[in-house]
Amino acid sequence: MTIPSKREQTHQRILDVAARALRRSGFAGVGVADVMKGAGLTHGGFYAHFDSREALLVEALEHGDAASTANLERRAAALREDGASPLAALITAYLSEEHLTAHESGLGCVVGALGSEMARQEAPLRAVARSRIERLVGQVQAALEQEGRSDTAGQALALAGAMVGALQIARTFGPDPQGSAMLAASRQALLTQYACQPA
Amino acid sequence: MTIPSKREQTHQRILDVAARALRRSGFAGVGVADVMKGAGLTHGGFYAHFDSREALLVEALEHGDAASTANLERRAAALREDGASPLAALITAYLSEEHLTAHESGLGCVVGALGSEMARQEAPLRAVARSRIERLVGQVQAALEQEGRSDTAGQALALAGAMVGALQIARTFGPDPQGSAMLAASRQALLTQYACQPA
DNA sequence: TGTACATCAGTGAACGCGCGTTCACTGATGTAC
DNA sequence: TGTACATCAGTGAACGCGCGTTCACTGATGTAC
Repeated sequence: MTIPSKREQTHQRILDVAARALRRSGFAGVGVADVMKGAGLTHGGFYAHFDSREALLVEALEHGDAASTANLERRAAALREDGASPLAALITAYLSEEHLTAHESGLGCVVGALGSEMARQEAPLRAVARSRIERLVGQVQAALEQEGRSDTAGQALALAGAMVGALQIARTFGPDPQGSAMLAASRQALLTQYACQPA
Repeated sequence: MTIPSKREQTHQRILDVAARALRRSGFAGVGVADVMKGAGLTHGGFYAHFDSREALLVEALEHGDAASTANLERRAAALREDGASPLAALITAYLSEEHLTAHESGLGCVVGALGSEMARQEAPLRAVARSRIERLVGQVQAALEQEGRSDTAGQALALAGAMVGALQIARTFGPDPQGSAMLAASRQALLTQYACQPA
């Protein structure tokens, strides 16, 4: 692990800010000047780090996905330690109260935060979006297989979609009390449906 | 049914254009000048019809939802005539090839098209968004009840979310061939899960 | 160790452009007498 | 029926503003001798 140069540290700081803005405010909500200001810099230096705003979005999407995946896995691991099955832990972690409000702080799953906007992006950005979706579906599929299921590909896709849709719907209703209740209802329904014991 | 005045006809024409732009390009993709041009008018006259761009978005969201709901119901009715159960018809219609590509022409479900953007809107727009989600969930719940199910509220919410998420994911992969295959896989998984015979 | 110079990361003013919004005006439609 | 006037829907130029992008410059860091 080499020591990152000052330039690399700055680059990462810009990405952190952009990845959060992206998940909080969507693609249109990421402004070059705002992001640079958030990283403690002036906007002029931006193009020493990225070819264009579009290039920033590509990197920020990958960066944000890595960060939120780590978050989700951390929560799921904690639930497994409390005795939840891998699948129940994943569903419970994804449809948790914390994840419901995570979009306000710019944390949380990129697919949940940007799902309906992804189809509208230019080719390079959509390519990254596709890989991020595949990663999420893969995570769900792994959990299904650990449950000893067969024919998991279609199920994983459907369940990943269900989690994403449920999160978006609950977020539209805000945290209290309607959104929370809807999130809990969706979570319960999915847990029952996929025959896991609730965590 | 009274004859609409010229002004009312123009108003509806603007709404038609705006509702399609909204579903094709998202909230940020609806521009006052573009919409007016699409309706065969110049942008100056816009404020004789709407107080602001925001007010247009509110009306366009309702207008688009009414239009796409009618479309969906038409497709579902056709499937029911071919022998599908109400629930199978709804799932099959929502996750149809036509709906997959409907966002390009600006037709299709507003929740699928705007799901991840809804939580970011201002209060008046979110209020409409919530009512549009409730309508979709209600439609799913009605189909579940016609299937003779009990405890349908949570199931309806989860299934509505699953349909929305599946559509968004498939759209990110485009129509051919990946998106189509993913849509079919999700559809099959949901039909199996909810114990309907495929239509 | 000290000096001279090159490299580098970041600054801040300026640009062109498109957006939402305003407003004085026009031409057509409808009404009063 | 015809004329005078008010109302109405839409026009098009102009505005202020924020955006992405460019660029000449600055101050700090590192290297050569």
